[in-house]
Amino acid sequence: MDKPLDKAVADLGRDIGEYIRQQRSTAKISLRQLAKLAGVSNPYLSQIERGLRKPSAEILQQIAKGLRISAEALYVQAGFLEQREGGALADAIATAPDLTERQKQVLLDVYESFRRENTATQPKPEE
Amino acid sequence: MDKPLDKAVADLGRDIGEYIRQQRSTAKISLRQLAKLAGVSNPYLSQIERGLRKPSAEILQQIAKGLRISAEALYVQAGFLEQREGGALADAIATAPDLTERQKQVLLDVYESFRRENTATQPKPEE
DNA sequence: GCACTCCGCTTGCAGCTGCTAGCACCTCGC
DNA sequence: GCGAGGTGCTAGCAGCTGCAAGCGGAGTGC
Repeated sequence: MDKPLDKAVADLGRDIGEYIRQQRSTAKISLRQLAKLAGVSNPYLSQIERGLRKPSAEILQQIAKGLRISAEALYVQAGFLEQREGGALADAIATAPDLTERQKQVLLDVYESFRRENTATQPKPEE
Repeated sequence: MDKPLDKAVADLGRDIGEYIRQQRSTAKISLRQLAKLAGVSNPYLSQIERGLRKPSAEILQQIAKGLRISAEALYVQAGFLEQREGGALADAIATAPDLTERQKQVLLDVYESFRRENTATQPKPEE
């Protein structure tokens, strides 16, 4: 079942908007508060959250700052960056050139426990 | 000697434009050829290279595809992405799909403290 | 009741992005 | 000479981005 391109694009907009709304809800701040923290207008933030507008990378950067999350996370949702595959982080830790073996093991253990925590608490990880 | 903000912004535009022109020169293709490969108009690409316009992340993605380089490299030049200190591992953490934002931050902090520790124990880490 | 503060949203619009049509210039082959 | 193909750029403009002004609604205190 092929979606028309327009619909797919609108859905993409909703994806980043939904994600921002989610993160804002998690942070327990109002739309106006986030808009202020991020330095964007609150009507525009509202439109972004509802998928009516498609913000630039700069606006996403500002919103990420307001949410205290990485801009990368928002770029991924917006389709500007590709999401790494699940196994990639474990591999990256294992091959990190600037860590000792002990440190690598610690990071891997922390990562595994986080993933276990996410699988146990809710089947759909918060992302 | 403080530059006016307008000048600084114009320089930023020139940075990404210069970089694109450089990469195109390295690839030995004309402006029109790159524009065609990238799927953007050649006048617009010309304007971008000369720092007259500031392309969106999507256009940068297309140009990267045409140049056969990573979009990330262009985002960094454009100021959308920071070149993270940790490189690949930090990137992998930031974009990991199975972690919450809070968990990502924890891992990044742990990783950062490990790197600091390694820098302190040996002045020239193998990197 | 009123005024105030907060909430999220609508509307109109200035300025920007990215495009098309077309220009001037160059080289090559006839 | 000409035409064809290539080069990079100018100019005008449709549509989009992000904003300011303002709306209706909710809650609080007088």
